[in-house]
Amino acid sequence: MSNFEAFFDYIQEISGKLLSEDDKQLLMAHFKPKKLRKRQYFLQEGDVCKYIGFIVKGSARTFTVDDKGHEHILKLSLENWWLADFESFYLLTPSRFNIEALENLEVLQSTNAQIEEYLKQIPAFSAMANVISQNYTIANQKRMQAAMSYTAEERYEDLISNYPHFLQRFPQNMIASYLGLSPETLSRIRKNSFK
Amino acid sequence: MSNFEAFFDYIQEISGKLLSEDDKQLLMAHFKPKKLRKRQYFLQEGDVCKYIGFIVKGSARTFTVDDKGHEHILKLSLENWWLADFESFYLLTPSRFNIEALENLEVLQSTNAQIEEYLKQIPAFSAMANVISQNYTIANQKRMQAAMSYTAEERYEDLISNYPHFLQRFPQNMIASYLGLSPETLSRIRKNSFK
DNA sequence: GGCGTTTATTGACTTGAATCATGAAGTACC
DNA sequence: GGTACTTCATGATTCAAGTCAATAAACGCC
Repeated sequence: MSNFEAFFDYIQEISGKLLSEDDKQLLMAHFKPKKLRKRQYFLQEGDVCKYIGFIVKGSARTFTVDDKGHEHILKLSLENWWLADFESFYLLTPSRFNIEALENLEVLQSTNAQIEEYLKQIPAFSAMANVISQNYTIANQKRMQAAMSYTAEERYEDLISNYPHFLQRFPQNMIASYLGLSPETLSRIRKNSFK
Repeated sequence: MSNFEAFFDYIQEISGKLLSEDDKQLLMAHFKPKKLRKRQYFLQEGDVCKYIGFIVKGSARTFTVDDKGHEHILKLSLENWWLADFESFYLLTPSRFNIEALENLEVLQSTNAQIEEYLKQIPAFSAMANVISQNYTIANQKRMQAAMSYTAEERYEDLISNYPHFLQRFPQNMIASYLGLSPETLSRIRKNSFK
């Protein structure tokens, strides 16, 4: 299963630990490959996020729809990222988010109960979880700060320097929504920064 | 040490596990009580956040200062909350944040290296860390969504229903900054919501 | 290759919130 | 108990970004 090779590499790299053959067998036993076509939903608002997915290939967006029907993208995700509404996944409550494939998407998915097992039984997996949790906390802190202290233009520059590949992979209107801007405003910002 | 009782209770409650006498001794050995007077800094921008603090009594704010000299409050903290710039604390890099006591403050503080030890040696402590990490992830997700999708007024209502005690404990201009608003705007929002 | 859909640009106008300015309450402190 | 500092309220004005509208470019697809 070539799908799993990238996944194993990822776990070993992030955790700094090696997976045994048994570990790998265990992971393959309960992480199920799942394919979604572009525009299909990994999660729909109101549903419980039963699965967490590891993206092997493709991209996705996590967004909400507000009262006025406007969409707000909270997260853009690419290969080697995890896909879930963590609130719903941890607490098994209905989600307020939608997760939609922006390109044809291949994930390896598993349930919360199964993840708990992995955390207990696979040291590399548990170490990985700790590192990811740290990284998330840091990234969230940064993003919140950017949202509060930066102007629209600064947030865009920030994105360019931190995630330059986003510009290749995601259409501009998605980037705009992710930055909390209207597509028109982002278009104007880009125009001005060429001068 | 009466300081530690509240701390032990907190750990046991959050983790759902009991602390042994040995555990408690170990915690008391390396969590140091520290007092700060109102206006004193727990952390200053540019310094490495060497300590994480558990608030026993008092309150604090975590904020940045932007190019124009404006302050932006990212976090308001009360009793039984943890105090740190996690990015700086985990990575030992200089912090972009300031943490200042808003009232006289009593914390129990410890270093990153020591926390690692606790995580290994005290099951309740490690369980607590996992729960907190989940809670943080969920809270961050919510806050980010609120920042992106809600109007100023909705964010204020949200704050009232989620953290009503904030209004008693923090002056209005701090609340405004935490919500990403000017004090004037918050004052006007409050005026309108009385009608 | 051409038609339809999606995405991006540009302009005119509107609006929500910031800024600037002033005065009124509170609160602290000697 | 009065002076100084801080906090809060209110009005007038400015500004950044959103909205609405129309066109242009890019992409998918039969």
